[in-house]
Amino acid sequence: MIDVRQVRHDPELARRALARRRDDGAMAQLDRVLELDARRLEVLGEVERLRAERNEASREFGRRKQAGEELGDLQADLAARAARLKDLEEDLREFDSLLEAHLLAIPNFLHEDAPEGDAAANREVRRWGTPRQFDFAPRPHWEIGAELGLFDLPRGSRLAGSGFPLFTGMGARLVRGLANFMLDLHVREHGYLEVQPPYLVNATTARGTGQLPKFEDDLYRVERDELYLLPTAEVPVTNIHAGEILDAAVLPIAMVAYTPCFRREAGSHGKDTRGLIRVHQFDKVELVRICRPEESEAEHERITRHAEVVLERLELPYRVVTLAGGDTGFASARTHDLELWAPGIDGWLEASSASTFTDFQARRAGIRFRPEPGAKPEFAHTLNASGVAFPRTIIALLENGQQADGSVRLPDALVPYVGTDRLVAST
RNA sequence: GGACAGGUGGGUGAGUGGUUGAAACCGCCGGUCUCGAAAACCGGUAUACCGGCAACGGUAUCGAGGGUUCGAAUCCCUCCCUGUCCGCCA
Repeated sequence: MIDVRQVRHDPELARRALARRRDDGAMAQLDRVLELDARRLEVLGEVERLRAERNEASREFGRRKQAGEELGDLQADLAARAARLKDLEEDLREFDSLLEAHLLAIPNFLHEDAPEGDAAANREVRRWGTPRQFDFAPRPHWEIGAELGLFDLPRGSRLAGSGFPLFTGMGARLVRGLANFMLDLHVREHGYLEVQPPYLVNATTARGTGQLPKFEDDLYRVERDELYLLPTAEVPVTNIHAGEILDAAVLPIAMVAYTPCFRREAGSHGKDTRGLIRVHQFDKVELVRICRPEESEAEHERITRHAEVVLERLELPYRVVTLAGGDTGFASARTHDLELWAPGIDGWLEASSASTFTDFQARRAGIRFRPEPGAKPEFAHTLNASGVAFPRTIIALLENGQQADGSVRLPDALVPYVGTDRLVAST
């Protein structure tokens, strides 16, 4: 959530920050916020004045009654004032909820470093690894997976619908191995605390990280219990410290979680849906960091690197892309995507998004820290990065590791986790 | 799912309609004492919003949201959560 006082204080700054998102709707919301805020403040002033009067009069009432003095028409007079106050308080509540609703719908201010423009303006900042030269035509992962019995997409569809993959045999073993490999790396070498969060979250939690109220259509919802399936572990993990005032000494907090993710992918039907490219359920290891504001710039670089190391250990060529304003997610101030090279489909695939949210999520979720003992609490900054998402990593592993004989060579780092250096057809 | 008991400040925990934003203790910060520390003693110590350069003033907050009342931590309603027992169950 953006800071309404900052908007009030410098509307032009807010306008400029939002303009870079190429989001006309957000701009209109901002104007509405300014208007609502001004009117709310008027009503608030009046309500507080009336309440002060009432409190004073009620104290007098109590004093007189205790002293056995004459009350006269004081009670009737106060009752009339109370009715007037009640009306105004209702107005105030209305303004409060309207203002909040609009504020919740406004995206985060962009980092000045995010390129101007839409997705076409995304900026590649570095590349790692060299795409392999093939002496045969590399095949797409869905052919390799089906042939080696790693996954069975038709039967997965039968169980739940298209986009719900069924991994089988060594494919299932590969998923398990990837989970352990990534968790071990982040816990042992990068210093993260391993957590295993709930896979369903309530509306408050989903609002804390920015999925609600604007993106409800992207979530699977369990209506009966008013819960949502998590679209990413970012949601429960970032909210672990919601509503808390943290001791500065515990910062930065670094947590890693391995969870399934559920996404309705509303509006993206028919786009990049072959094989495992875009699915409704997938596994992911997620990194979350909570830090002091002055650290978030360095933390963003750090968390991005932590995700990159995963890809490097897996010997997968990738590039880092800083998203342009028009392509940056709602809650993010700046996002670095890690894109894997997939020779079978001849394209780059986003396997990780590393974002800094500045205080946007911290405001929504109420994540604060006390800079010094006795000092006023401040909002923390939050960051997260996939470290990394499984399906596209599996795509890259299969397509980059495929051999002329149809088998797939696995990177050394994975051998102890999967128990083999080569995936072959199980006859 | 049923029954009962509860949810108060960083922690423990008083408080059942009128200077209670809230006793007391612990913790924390500052001071006295000490070569230094501990102990003891003294003082301070919630959060948010509004107004103000500030000092400060006002308002709200005792799980959440409504209601009753001149006035609610205290009474009523709904919801959430925790504990105990029963039921069911991996």
